[in-house]
This record gives sequence, structure tokens and C-alpha cells, in this order.
Amino acid sequence: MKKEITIYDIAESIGFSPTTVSRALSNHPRVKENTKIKIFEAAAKLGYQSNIFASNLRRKHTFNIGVIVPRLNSPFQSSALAGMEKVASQAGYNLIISQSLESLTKEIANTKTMFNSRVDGLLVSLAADTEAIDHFEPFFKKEIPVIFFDRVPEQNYGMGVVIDNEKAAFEATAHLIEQGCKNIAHALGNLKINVYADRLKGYQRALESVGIRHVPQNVILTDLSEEAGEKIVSQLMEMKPRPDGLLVSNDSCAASCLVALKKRGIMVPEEIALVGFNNDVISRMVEPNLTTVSYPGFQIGEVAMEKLIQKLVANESGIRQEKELIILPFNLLIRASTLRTVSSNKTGKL
Amino acid sequence: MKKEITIYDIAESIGFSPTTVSRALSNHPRVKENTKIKIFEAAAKLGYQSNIFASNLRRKHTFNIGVIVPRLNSPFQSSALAGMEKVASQAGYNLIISQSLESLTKEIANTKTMFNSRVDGLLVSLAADTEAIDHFEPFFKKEIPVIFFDRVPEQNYGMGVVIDNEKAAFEATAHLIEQGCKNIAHALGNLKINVYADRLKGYQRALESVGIRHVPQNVILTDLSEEAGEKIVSQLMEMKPRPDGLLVSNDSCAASCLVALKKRGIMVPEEIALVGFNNDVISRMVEPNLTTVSYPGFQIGEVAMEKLIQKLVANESGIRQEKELIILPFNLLIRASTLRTVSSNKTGKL
DNA sequence: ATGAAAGCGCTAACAA
DNA sequence: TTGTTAGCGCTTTCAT
Repeated sequence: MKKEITIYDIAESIGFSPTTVSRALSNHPRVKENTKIKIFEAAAKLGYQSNIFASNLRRKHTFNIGVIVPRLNSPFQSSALAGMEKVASQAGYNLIISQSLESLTKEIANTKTMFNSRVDGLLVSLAADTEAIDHFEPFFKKEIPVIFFDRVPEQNYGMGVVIDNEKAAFEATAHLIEQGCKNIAHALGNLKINVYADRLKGYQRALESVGIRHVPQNVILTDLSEEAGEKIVSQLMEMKPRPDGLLVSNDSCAASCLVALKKRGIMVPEEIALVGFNNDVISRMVEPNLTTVSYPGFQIGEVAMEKLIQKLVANESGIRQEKELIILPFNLLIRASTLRTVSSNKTGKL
Repeated sequence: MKKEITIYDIAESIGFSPTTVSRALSNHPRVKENTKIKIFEAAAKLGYQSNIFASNLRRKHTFNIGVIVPRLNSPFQSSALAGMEKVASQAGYNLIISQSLESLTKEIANTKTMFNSRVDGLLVSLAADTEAIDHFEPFFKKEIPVIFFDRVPEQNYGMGVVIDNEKAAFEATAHLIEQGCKNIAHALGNLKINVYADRLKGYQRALESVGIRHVPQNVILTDLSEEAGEKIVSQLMEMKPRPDGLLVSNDSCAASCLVALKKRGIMVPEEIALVGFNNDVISRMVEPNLTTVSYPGFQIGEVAMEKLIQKLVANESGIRQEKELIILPFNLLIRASTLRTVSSNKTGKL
């Protein structure tokens, strides 16, 4: 490796001190305009590249923000990441991204790595296994801001960005009830995850609100994978009475349920009405189009990152910020998979 | 911010020199086992955390690898990232990820940021606008390895990981021809991108190979977005004779073409046979299922990262590596959207 | 097997 | 407006 050009080389080449060079390069106001120009020219001529380590070593921050997600390749998570990247890069921060693959062990390892890499802040969507959040203690202790998004811890914690999953599931279920469903099943993921636990509550509350007795077997725990659709539907087929409504906690799984239903000749929505979650592209491509809860992944990412950067700035100036849970709006998109009567078809997309 | 524990504190607390502490902590063989134990204990007791900047400053590398993708939220790119993350984290590297949003300007900015952050290596899938790759010069000059994946530069460059897009499109087109299509259209993205340019070649070669005259208007340039399907199909409807086969360069766009075709009452595959690209979930959910080219995103990510880390290790030991283009296998998955005769149905998924 | 000392390149307090 | 000086915390010769 060749020798690096340093501010000393620049300083020497034009007869200023390294301090002045340093100041000029970071656009300090107390350097004469003319000197700045000279210094920038010299820097360019010598091919100077600032050494970020040395700078970090002094200033004690990295401009790196860590992000830990369950899976990089999920439509929701990748949208959230896209939103984060947008905001972060605008503010001059880099993103260090890792995935927990739904494993607490890996999440702990990731957390350690992030800590050791000295990220300035951390954005986390928890793994399915995660119950306690002790592994974030080092961050809390050092007052490095941690913001959870989408999948947040159950217990009291700092700051989070979510949607109101309970309300979303409530509305989705209420919609099914309006469409005449009497016996509604709900397929969801690991109940350790707040997202699914909350949706279950909303689903139950909607049933109760119209006096429908809650049938435990109607709640189907799955991994919500593409393959799960077949299993869910075959389970549905065993039930008597057979459910006439199904709320599935993500769109790709809902789509695979739809395929499995159609394979068996079950009419959607006439025999079983179907609701998904997320408003993924797929919900608009299958036939019938899926009614779904529009889940603002990109925006969740943006807001979480904005909040984090705000905290960073606040910390810098010694301002103490409060705990806060930000709840973003969702949207129930009614499409053909639940519209049983022509009269209530508001979308024209039957 | 509280004062950090340094190796000096450890050294002082147990009466060794900082040197020995440093050596012990990095498991240097010439430190007595017993001393090591003492040092590790003291480190743990004091809550020592190694300062990665100081270490980087001395050792001149970061264990960070930069990744620049066109969009974080694309099924292909996020799979590739997942593959990269897996390999990188196993090898003790972090991923710094940014997106170019298909803009050369942003790509250049990202490249600069990555360079200034002193990533040890760079993985890039080019933006649509990118023609020249001068902005990677600083990396080449400093011999920081850069590996391109999927979307690689046209000109001569270092190392790349791709699939044989020309062959893939050739096979897909040949399959359409076998199924009796006489007039095949091809919807693809920006021809500056090798991926699409190569597919176009393959498509043309397949037509030529059976003596079908190539009709320029059959090549439809689009952004391959979800919305593009409608446009592509309406364009198709204008053509006479109307094409009886359509090769679309990604699955979500192919799915939207399918929806647009069905909306017009066109039978798929009978009137128009349809092939997509990527084997996204969506290709298995729409009806009929899409014939598609299985595009190994996760594996491309894995291989690219493995190669990069190999290069890093090789550089370390002064070994000079050759330029290399790695071509990964693809797979034409034949499904109902192209199967026109029962006799040639090999999948049973009509 | 251990230690002393120098320096990686930058920044910030203080001085001028 | 500019410069002097002293580290930030670690690693690495070179000694012992």
C-alpha cells in the first residue's frame, strides 16, 4: 500500500499549519476564504483523502447507523430499508445492515458486532425468538440511541415506530363481518412478536364486538411462508363448520392460501372471503385481488431513521429526549377477495 | 460520554504493559497463558471495549464491505443482499449498503462515500444510467477490490458475477417457439444495462435460428414496473399481426401483463404465451403460473461476497488475482403460462 | 515472555 | 485568522 497523503503533506506543500488545513477542509468559518481555496486546490492536486479513522478516533463517532432486521429479503423489510437509506444518506450517514434470520442468537451476535463497530445509533426489528432485550443493554448504558421498528419489544423500552396492528386486524375482521362472514379464521406468525399478538387481539375484539364466540381452533399459527398456504387451507378444510372468512397476516401467504383454495374449487370470496396484510405487489396480481392492510414499510423506515437522527443531534447538544412510540397510519384496501355483494363494491375491481 | 476503558487501564490494573495487554487481547502466541487469563479477566471486570478506530487507524482496514445496488426493495436485489450478508457475517465483515436509485449521480456519490468510509472492498450492481465506470478509479488505483454482480459494465473490468442472460433469453424464446409461437414480443428495460442488452441478443438469436424475421416493433422498452404491464399490453393490442408470445424481463411486470391480458379477455397461453424472469413468488401465485427464468439472486450474492473475501485475503498475502467473470447457472422453469398442448406439460401445474 | 517508545492522521484547547 | 501542542487508543518494531 502506497503512502497516504495527510494534512501534513498539504500543510507543508503550501506553508500552512496542519490545523489550518484541518479547519479549511471541514469548512471552519474562521479560515480566510482565500486560504481555503489554496488548501482545497493543494488537496486536490495531491490526491488527498481524509482518513476517517483518525477523525473518528478523535471525534468519537462514526456516522454509521446499524440496522438489524429479521430478513433482508422480505418485501416489507426491504421497503423499510429503502426508506432508511434514503433519509440516512441525505443526512450523511451510512447504513450497516445485518439480518438475524429470526434467531435470537444471531441477533445477539449482530448486536455485539454493531456495538463493537461503534455505530452512532441502532435501528432494530426484532427476531421471532427475542423476548428479553438485555442484549441492548450496552447501548442503553452508553446512551447510544436504539429505535425499534415494526417488531418492538413487549416491555417498556425507549422508542419505537409501528402501526396499530390491533386496530388494523380489528378493522379487517370487522370488514369480513360486514361482508357476512360468521366464522372467521386467522392465520398468523409467532405470538412472541408484538405484531402478531396485537393482531390477534384486534381480531378477537372484532368478533366479541358483534357477539361472535371465539373459537380457539380458528387461530392458526404458521410461519406465514409461501408453503404455509397449503397447510393452512388443508387445516381449514378439516374444520366444521368450515370458516367462511380468513385473515392472513401477510400477502404472499394469503396469496398461497388463495391458490390452495382455488385448487380445491372453493370460491373466493363467495365461500371464503380472504384478507391479507402488507399491500405487496402480489395482492394486486392474484385473482381475485386481495383485500389487504396497506402497511407503510418505506415510511416506517423513513420515520424511524428521522427520529434516530433527531436523537443523535439532540444527544450532541445534551438535550434529553423522552421515550416515545410513534404509530403510523395503515389503510384497509378493500378488493375483490372480500367483496361478496355487488352493491358494496366500491373499487370496481371485481 | 463517560470515559472509555483502554488497554492502559487494564495494564495499570494488573501491572503489565499496554503492549502485553494488546497482545493478549488479540491472542498473540508469545504471551504466557496465565497472563492472558489475567488480562482477559481484568478486561471483563473493567468492561473494556476495544476501540475499533484506533485499531483501524493502525492496521488500515475496516472489515467493512460496501454494497451499492440500484434499489434495496427489489426481490432480486434483496435476495442477493441476503446472500452477501450471510457470507460476510460468517467471515467477520460488516456490510455498508447504499442504493443508487438507478441514478448515476447518486451512484457516484455512493461510491465516494464508500471510498471515504474506507471499505475494504466493494460490491456493485450498476445503475441504469451508468455507462462509464470512471467513478471506481479511486478503488482501482488503490487496489481495493471491486466486484460487479448482475449488472456489470460493458467494457473490460475486473471481476463480475452474472448469469448468462443471452442464453437464458435464447432458451426462453426457443421454448416459446417450440410451443408454436410465431410472432414473439420482448419487453425489457434500459438497454444500457448489460442484463437487458444480452437478453435482447438471445431473443434475436433464437428467432434467427429458426428463420423468423426480426420485427423491431416487437421489442418494447419499458421500466418493467408494475404499471408497465398495462402499457405493454395496450401496445401489443395495436400491433398487427398481434404477437402470440411475450417475453418479459421480470416477473412482477410479467404478472401485470398477465392481468392486463386477462382484463381484455385474451387467453394465456392459448392466444399469447407469456414468460417472465426471476422466479419471484408472484410467478407461482398468478393464474396461470408463469413460466420464468430462475435467477439465483441469493447465490449470486453469496458467490460475489465469497470472491471478494478471497481477493481480500489474497491481497493481504500479496497474491495477484486475475480478472474473472463468473457465470452462474440459470434455469428455465416451464409452467402453465406457456404450455399450449397437454402433451408437452411436464409440470402438471396447468 | 514482556516492555519502551514511536507513530497511525486527525482535532481541539489554548495561545498568539 | 493562524499556529502550537497534546492527545484520541491502538499496534508494532526493537530491545531486553
